[in-house]
Amino acid sequence: MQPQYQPAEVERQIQEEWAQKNSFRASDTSDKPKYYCLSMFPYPSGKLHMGHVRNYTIGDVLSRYHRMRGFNVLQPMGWDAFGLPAENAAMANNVPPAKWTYDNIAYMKKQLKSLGFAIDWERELATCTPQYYRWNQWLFLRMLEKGVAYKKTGTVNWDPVDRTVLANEQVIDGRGWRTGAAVEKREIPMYYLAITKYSEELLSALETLPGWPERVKTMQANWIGKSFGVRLAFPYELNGKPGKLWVFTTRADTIMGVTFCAVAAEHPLAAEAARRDPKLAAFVDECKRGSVMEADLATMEKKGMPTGLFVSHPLTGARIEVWVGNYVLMSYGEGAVMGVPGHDERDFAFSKKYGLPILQVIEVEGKQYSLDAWQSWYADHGVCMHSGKYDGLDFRRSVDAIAADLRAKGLGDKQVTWRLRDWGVSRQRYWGCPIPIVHCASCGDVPVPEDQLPVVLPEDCVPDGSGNPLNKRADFLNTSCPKCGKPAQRETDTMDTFVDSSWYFLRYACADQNRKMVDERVDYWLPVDQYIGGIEHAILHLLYSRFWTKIMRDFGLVKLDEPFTRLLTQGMVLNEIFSRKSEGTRIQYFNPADVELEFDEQGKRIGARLKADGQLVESGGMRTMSKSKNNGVDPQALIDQYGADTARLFMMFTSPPEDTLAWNDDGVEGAYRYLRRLWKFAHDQHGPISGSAAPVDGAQKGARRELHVLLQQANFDYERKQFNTVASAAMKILNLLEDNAGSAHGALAREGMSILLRLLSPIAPHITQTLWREFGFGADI
RNA sequence: GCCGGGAUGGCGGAACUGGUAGACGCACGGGACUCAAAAUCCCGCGCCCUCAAAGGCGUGCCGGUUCGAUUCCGGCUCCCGGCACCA
Repeated sequence: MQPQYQPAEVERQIQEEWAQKNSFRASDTSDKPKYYCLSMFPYPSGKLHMGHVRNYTIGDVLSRYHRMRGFNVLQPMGWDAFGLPAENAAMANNVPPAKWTYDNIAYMKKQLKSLGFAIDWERELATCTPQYYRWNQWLFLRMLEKGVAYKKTGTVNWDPVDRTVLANEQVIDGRGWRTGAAVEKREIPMYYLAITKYSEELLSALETLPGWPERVKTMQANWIGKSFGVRLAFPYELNGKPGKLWVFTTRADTIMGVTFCAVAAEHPLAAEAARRDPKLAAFVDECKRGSVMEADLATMEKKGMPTGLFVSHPLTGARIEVWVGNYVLMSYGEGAVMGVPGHDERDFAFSKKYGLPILQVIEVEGKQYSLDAWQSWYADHGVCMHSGKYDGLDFRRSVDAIAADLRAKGLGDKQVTWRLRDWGVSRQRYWGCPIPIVHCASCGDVPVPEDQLPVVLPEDCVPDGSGNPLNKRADFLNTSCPKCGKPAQRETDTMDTFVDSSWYFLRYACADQNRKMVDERVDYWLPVDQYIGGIEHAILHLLYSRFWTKIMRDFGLVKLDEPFTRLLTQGMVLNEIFSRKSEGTRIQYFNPADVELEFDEQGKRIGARLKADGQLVESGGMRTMSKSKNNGVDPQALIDQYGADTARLFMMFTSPPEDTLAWNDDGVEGAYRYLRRLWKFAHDQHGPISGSAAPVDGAQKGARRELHVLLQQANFDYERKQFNTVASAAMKILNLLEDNAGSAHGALAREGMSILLRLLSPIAPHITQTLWREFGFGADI
């Protein structure tokens, strides 16, 4: 045994052995209970960043912990390999996205291996390979057959200069990121998956997931957004023809307070009014500018304009003016709302701005209403007033009574609505899974027959920012109609990358299966026993995966209702963003490693400069480490200098798994010093320890008791996944052993080391495994 | 704006069910060893007043419940995640 701890040598040796023995291959049949431990697969962005190290170390700690406790563990790894960054890299470097992606995968795989994760690499998959994405296409066609997938128009961000669809990320302050042109909304045909058919089950099944964090379940429930209300109509007559303006409200009790209605710019009534009034037409056009992002829509200034059209109040028959409001969304609900300024904060502000009447129709005991300023209690449930026959009724009774009256008139009824919208999966982008449809002049949209799958994506295109390059690829585009055989064109839209990640966890169970999407091995391995990934996926990815699983269940492909039994949501690893924007160019982001900070005499930050040119850069605050903001920290330097065990130990010690972590490597030295001390202690004790177990004397009894208290605490912390305190316990144990090393007895040291090494093994596997053998403790940990 | 979460020394964090706040580690200061440095080891380390002791203050801010609050309740501030085309 070397007297000095040499992590590179220790880790190389043991990793070679793991590879040679195929130590982490998971058997599809075993007497042991199975444990499927899954970390969210990475996007191959180039290099690992600290978020990956954190995520995969947590997963590996849980995998190894369960392996030690006798489980048949599966820990797979793959690549979420389609997506926008590959196209951006392609534009920047003139390299096809495929090459960039495969190169990144090769490099990052090497990095993952150097961290010593107990991964079964035989099940590796990449979503950009036809072997994988053909099953996206196959299932999409099944969904079309069953009406789960369908086509309708949807709204996208349109860059009028580049004449291309922009992702939300590519819209900055309402402008295209490359052209700086004001973005417009556009309606284009897209394919949708009917996730709303599963709203009720997606919501109620959350109760069957006790292993999920409450906050994630709350977020999902709010996202699905079941609400009980009333759908009602304001009748009108236009050009001599009767019509009904439908709205939905959760506050039917305030119906007597309606003083206006507002419709979206895309609403038929708005279009009709715009035909008559050029000023209104201009306003409708203005509403169509800007991005489609909900955050933008919710924070922009609320503007409106009267249409000059009137509808009748469904209960009183009063004349109600119809406005166009830029805050009303066509894609949400009916594309129209009733305006109750007395009891809705947004309507109150809108009415103040445009001088519309405000009526109080709800009273709350002990509260004095005033038109001067909005008070939060105005929106509380109370008792109806100024509401004729409904006066004095509370929320529940008034809604019941009003719904009954509306029903009697055929102008409305109670209705349950959902916030959840169907999932638009079409993307006007190259680097994704082709949607398997052929457009034929005579037959329309024709699904590609199963025996012609997969529709293979050409891998040699280089996008140039002017839209999807597939549209210029004659060899891809031109085909014949599967129905009539006449010349036809392929669909060039690709699928949302969330499709790829909605079922990869099933594929790991049978990654070598080339005849079917999944086989019976899924029944053995699924559900995932422990899923680990960033909290940023709390809603979309997890909801889509749950939905996809239920689809596959209903198609008879799998037997499970829910894919993930337990979920650990890792806190984000944040780092500062530095950027510079010069006139007429897009924002440039600089890695914090390339930036020098400036301080004044008091040690206060006064600025930051790029090391390369000494010029100032702007700070954009702390954000999640990401490729697009160039604020990732490459863990390779850490691994090279200190070894994987130190990197892993530091990562686990520095913060509890679920906490947000603002990156700071100040504690790395401490983790490294600890492992060196551990090595030295083992080296010094080697002789006596491997000898006889001398009886423990009185002085050591206290130490021994303390040792077992620490062990018990650490085991408890393992169960509640507080690996930072597990690491602390391991450190305390070494302190204890060193404090008692003076006495001649090896028994305490031997017992303590055996406990310590087993405790630390999932976190720092290389050094612990090596020392375990040195001590001759028997079979490997 | 809406939904979810967070805030404890100079720093990361600990305190499990309302009961000694600051475990463990980093940084820092002092010392030992050394020609010197690195490494290692020992001591100190929330703030204020102190030579010291004693004392006072202290878990983002304001208020409440309680014998007792980092922990429970109400109201804020700031930060982080998500908002459906970043993944």
